[in-house]
Amino acid sequence: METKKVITATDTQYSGSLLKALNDQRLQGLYCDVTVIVEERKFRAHRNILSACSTYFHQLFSVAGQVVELNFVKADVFAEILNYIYSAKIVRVKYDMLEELIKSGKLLGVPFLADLGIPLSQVKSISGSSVKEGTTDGPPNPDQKVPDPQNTTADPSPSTDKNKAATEDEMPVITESFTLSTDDYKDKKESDSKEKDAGEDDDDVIFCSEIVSSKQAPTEKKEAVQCPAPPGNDQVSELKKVAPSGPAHNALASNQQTIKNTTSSQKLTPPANTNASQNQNPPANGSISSAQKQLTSNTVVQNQLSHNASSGTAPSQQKVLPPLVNYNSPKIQPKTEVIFQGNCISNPSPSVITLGQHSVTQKNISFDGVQKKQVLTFTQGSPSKPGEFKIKIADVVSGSSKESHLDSEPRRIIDGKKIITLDRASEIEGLSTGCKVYANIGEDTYDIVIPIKEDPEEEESKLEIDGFPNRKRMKLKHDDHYELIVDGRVYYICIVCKRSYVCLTSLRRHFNVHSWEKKYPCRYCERVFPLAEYRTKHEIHHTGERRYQCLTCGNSFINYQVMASHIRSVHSLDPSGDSKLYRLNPCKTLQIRQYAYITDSANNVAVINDGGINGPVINDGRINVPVINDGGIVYNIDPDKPRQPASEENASNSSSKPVNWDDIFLQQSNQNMFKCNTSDGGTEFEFVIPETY
DNA sequence: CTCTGTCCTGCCAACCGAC
DNA sequence: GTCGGTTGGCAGGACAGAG
Repeated sequence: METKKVITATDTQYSGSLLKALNDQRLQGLYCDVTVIVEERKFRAHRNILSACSTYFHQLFSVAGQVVELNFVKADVFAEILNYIYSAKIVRVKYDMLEELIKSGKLLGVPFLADLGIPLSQVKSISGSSVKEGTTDGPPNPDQKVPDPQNTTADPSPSTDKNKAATEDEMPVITESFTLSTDDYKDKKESDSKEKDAGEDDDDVIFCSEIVSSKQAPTEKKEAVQCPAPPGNDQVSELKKVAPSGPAHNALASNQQTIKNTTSSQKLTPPANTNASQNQNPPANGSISSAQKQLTSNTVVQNQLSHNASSGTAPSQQKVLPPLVNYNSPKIQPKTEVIFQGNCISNPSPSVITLGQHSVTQKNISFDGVQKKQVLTFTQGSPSKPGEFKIKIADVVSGSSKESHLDSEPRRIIDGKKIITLDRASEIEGLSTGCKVYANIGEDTYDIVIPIKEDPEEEESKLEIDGFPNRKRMKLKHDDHYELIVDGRVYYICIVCKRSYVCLTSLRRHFNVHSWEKKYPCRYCERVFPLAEYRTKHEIHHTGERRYQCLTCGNSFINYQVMASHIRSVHSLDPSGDSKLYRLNPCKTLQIRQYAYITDSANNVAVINDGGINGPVINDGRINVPVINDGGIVYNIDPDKPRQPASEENASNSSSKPVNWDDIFLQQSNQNMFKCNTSDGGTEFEFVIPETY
């Protein structure tokens, strides 16, 4: 009988070369399927590698999309961690970084890094030399075992035993959300030559912050749902008390009880500021972030929401600020605005991930006036109350990850749209900016319509050609919002600040506040406004023109508010009543668009205007279109005069007779209403008190 | 509390480009 | 000329800060 020879060969170089190849791919951006954002730096990596080396990532990627943001790790530290993960080496790490490295290693569940403390101290006693391979005099950690670097290197899989020690005290948790902007990333990207940056606009984004340690805030820890714990971690049992639905739900549950600072637009923080705010609460200093401070029980959450809703507290006002303004000035107020946890404005086609796990029924969905600046929220079932908001869409990530979460759900593709029906609100784990959510198609059933892109990359590259990445947000349909349909009514949700709008045009106009795609500079000073109307109103303060005239006493006022206040206080009348108590005169001092609105029977107003700085084109010498207002005044419009842009008209007319202060106020001081004067070929106005007055 | 300034958002007319 | 999308002015409510 012939003996078969069995050969066993071990490629001792394999693991090293494999790791090197993976690292090369990472550095080249090849096959990277995740982007980790740390302090605005973007680190491209491979999910498999990270999840194999880090219990934290292992857990996180069960729910996260293509982009995750860590705010409990410093960028340079994370760079080293990443280098270690891909090389099994820590090379030339600065001494002062070591503590952070160890701490971050604990948080991320990287055993080797977490356990660096002990061997380093031991080594130090011998040589005190290089940091490499654990040479440091960092603080010894008696809780940590001496790691076996060989094992750690050879087997990057998370060691639950070691992680237990490493993560027992502190583990990151997906809690806070921050706004990201790819545009700002871009700036950072240019300065970041070390890490490959691939412009991940389509990435999913999940925002992560550190959990409150038991030592720091025992109360918070007790009530807060803990972070996604590594397999085998002791915390799992605790987690399961709240989120028994597996690892994904651990993260979901952790978010469930997280309360955000719902500070209206201030909730939206440009990346630089976001970063700053995050860094202001590093784990090392033991401070508790705003999010952490708000880690309380659901009861508290609900109470707060209810309170805010009932008190009708409006969001903080977003001041008109020039570009580069610090949005992050903390102007924190409680508000009824709904809590969409997490933002993603970075991608042209981001989706939403719902980290909150909520049992929502359509009965709980209610909408009050959008004027209250209330946004919609999914919350756990609670009785409907006026002003209380129910729908909570928790986080925003891209559609790709979303799809993975929804694979098991029935779907149908119609006309380039994918429709997914979910049985529970808790399953709404992804929404893209183009999504339509039909919140109440049935009891506990939700339809999500997701537009399918033909070639997002091509689309994006095309949009970036012009070198104005800001523009793409406005160019792409739905990129600035998603839609929520409740009872057949469509609400447009700003993807950035989550305000809801009934009118899409209102949202578009509002969105410029975030994007600053257009800027409206004052022609009299240096101020810049995100809305044309704001600028106009501001400029009127420069000119001092008083267009609002009280019909009772003839006094003129600079704006509606002053005028209305006057009518209420002086005349004890309601200016918003059925009978018009004031008139709005055409603007003479600014090149603003004017309505040629012909009289309105309810208004007592006959403002006839051709636009432009010279105001209405009314020619009483050439009567062509007589218009009579309720006040009995007859105005005439010259239809032969071609309508032209205000600027042109202004250029021709203002040169002959520029408007000056006397022109403006001499007439008004006489408390006149308009009448026409076409002497010297120009158009001039006087105020004429209506006969009825 | 009042006044003033500012913000917000639904509404709608004017504008503008495509066809 | 029509149509659809965009722009921006207006109304009126609301809030914040000063006095």
